[in-house]
Amino acid sequence: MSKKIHKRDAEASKQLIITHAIELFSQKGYASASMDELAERCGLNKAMVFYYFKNKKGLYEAVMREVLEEIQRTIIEENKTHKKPEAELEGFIRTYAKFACAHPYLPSLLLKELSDSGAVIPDMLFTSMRQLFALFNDILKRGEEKGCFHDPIPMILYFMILGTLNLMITTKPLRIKAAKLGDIEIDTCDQCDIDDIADYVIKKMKLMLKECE
Amino acid sequence: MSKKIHKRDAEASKQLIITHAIELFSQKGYASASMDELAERCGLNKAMVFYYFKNKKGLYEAVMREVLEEIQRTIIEENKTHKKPEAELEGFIRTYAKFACAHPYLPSLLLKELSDSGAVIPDMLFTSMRQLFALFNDILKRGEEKGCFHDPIPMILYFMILGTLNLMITTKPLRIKAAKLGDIEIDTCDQCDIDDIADYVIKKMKLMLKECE
Amino acid sequence: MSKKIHKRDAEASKQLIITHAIELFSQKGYASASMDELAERCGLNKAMVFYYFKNKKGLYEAVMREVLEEIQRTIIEENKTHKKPEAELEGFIRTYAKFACAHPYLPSLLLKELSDSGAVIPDMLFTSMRQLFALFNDILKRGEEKGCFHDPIPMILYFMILGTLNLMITTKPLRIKAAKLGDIEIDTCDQCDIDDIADYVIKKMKLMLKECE
Amino acid sequence: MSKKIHKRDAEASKQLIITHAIELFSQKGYASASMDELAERCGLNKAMVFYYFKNKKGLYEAVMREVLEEIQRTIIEENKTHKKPEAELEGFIRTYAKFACAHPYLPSLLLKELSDSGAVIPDMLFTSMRQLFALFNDILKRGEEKGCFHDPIPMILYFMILGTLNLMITTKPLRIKAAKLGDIEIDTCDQCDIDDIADYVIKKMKLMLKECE
DNA sequence: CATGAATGAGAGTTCATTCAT
DNA sequence: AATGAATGAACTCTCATTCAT
Repeated sequence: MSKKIHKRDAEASKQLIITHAIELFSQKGYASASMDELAERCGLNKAMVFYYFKNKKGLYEAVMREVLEEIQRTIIEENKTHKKPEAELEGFIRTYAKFACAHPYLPSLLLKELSDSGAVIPDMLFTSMRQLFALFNDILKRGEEKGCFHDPIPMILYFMILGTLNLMITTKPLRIKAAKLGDIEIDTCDQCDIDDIADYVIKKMKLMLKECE
Repeated sequence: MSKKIHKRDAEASKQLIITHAIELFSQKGYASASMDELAERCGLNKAMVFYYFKNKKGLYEAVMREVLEEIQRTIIEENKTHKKPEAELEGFIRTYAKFACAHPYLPSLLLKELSDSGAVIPDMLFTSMRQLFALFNDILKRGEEKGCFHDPIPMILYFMILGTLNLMITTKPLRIKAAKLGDIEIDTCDQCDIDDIADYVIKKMKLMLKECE
Repeated sequence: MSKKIHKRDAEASKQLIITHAIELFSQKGYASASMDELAERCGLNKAMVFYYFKNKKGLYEAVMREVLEEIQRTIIEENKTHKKPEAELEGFIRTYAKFACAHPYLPSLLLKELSDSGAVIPDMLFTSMRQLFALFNDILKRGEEKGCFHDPIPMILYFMILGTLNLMITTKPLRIKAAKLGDIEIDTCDQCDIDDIADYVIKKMKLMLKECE
Repeated sequence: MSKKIHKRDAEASKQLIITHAIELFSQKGYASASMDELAERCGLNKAMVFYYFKNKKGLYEAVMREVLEEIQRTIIEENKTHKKPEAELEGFIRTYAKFACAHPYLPSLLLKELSDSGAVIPDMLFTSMRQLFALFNDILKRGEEKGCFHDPIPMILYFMILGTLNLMITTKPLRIKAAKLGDIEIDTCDQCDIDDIADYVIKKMKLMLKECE
């Protein structure tokens, strides 16, 4: 009698689980995300989660892999054509900003993992972050060689960009709420959209790397 | 008879609990921190935690209040004497950096809370962060009025500083590990101490705020 | 209202759990015994089992320790006074038989563990069995030295006695059922009580050890 | 297309399953044996097991039937020719010993079932054991009538033999381990092979049945 | 103030079994 | 005959929280 029978499409089910898991993990964090709730959100049996993924950690890894690989792919893809380091740097920032805004789970997942040096998925986070950073590092190095970037410490600048963009995205609700409280003096940028923010970061980044000391 | 009776000093016990709770929450995150382990670390009975604090969330709030108030107090305290906005800004950054490095739970706790707009303690995080930000905001405003800071968006710059410093602290283990792997080309700043980082951030901050466009 | 509030007597609760656990494990075997059912039988909360015992295996070990130590103690206690090896041997058999009959979980638990060389509790079964066997071994050795026992292989004789007694106890229901089916020719000893069986084993044991080859 | 289709030979698949099931059940016991692992060991789909056997219990029954029938067949087969009860008895023991040693799952499965009067397969164990016992019973009766066996209680002697042989086989690992620990005084028969044991049991059995009281 | 016993809800995970193809 | 997807019930174990002393 009207049992919710499911699609019997492995790939679809797996993707369904990952999709909801991304959302759930980013909302609640690893520890607070419950497999029960995940299954319910997916509309399928809890055991299916374990059928497709070894265990909770395995699922989380799959989720992070998906997310991290996608942002990396996107950045590489969208910045193939740039010739000049300035344009490359600008591309990097803008692409990351756009992606993170379109997939707001990314900043949340990333900050959580980074905030304890990858407690849950040390190795993968590690590898993935390294690749993304290597990309950024290259841009700066090339710029330095060409003489257009000065005094860069790539590691710090990298976290400066990621930190700014990620925090501006994850704190958006907080900032909107603060704005509503009406303290006229304080501008929490609650109306800024991500492009404005990216523009500002890019502008400031260029200042930082200019030769003027 | 002669049961192992503890201190009978309410304030001391309460502080003992908070101290260990700060450590525990920052190590494991809110959800994974267990009250059992906390009691054990404190060397006192589990029920006492609930005697002093309504519940887990209440304890966490107390923890965060303590932490946030302390950093705020420290910053105000250490930067009373500065006259010039530049010095104030530099003081803000340097004090935060030093404090965060001395109390490495701060970055971890803060990033976690900020990464989901204060899921656990919305109101308090909110209030507290606002006060700290107001401080920063004032510095920039004053600098702008005096003509020494140009084109500041305080909200963004605020998260730029906090993001950079916090992430550089929480990712230190990750960066050391990466360095050990020996890819010569990539410098993960694994040896930088927090003062070097603060210096660099200050230097770049000044460049960002200089009039030179 | 009328919540089943419990006794708050640790020792009593612990013993209650062990008592029911002995019964449950011997009825269902380790794997099929459920902690849910155990708690229910004890009339207390499932979590209490884990409060008193680390985990299922820990409980099982406690159970086996209790059981094995008791039989050992009983045998030593009841056979202190015997002087002659024949009497000692007879005492060993009779005591074991009586005990096993009074605590019918013993044969069941023992046979199960022995049937896979102590899969669950290798070390403890091992130690405990060794001590009991050492006792038996001594009796035979002394008898041999005194010239009243001939050609003993203690290990085999040990399992001969334990095997016979244990199996006669655990198969009692089976044998009764078989008897009821009325095949007149076959006597399943369904009416024998344990003393008859012990007597018979003792008599035959003496024949085996007599010098008459 | 070209899905990995298996043999399509019902009888072969069925036998394959039984063979692996015998091994699995004897290694892990009924409750701990998982149908997942069974299917994997067989290299075929889990659903096939349920296609061929109604359910887990049904499979177990098939396994036990196979095993019990085989030992019975073997014993009848190998002892057709004996004329004298002594030779028959000797044949029974030796055949059982050899078989049990060659198929070490038998003692394990048998002891487990007997240790709770056939909790899983009451009826079948029952029937099967009765037939084997009837065989043994006949031998003794004939011997008694011919005056060469004295004072037999077949049921007890039956379990004496089965108990001794089965336990000596299942405890072999335990006894080897004990021997390695080097308590010189205690001989655990770790080196005895099954023929030595059978010889000893036969010798002692004859003593037991001799007229000499 | 302090303790240890007790609890209920829920966590992740496994498993025998069935269904659709 | 054979497969892999799907299910529901059970299982061990943990946790925040409360109660009686």
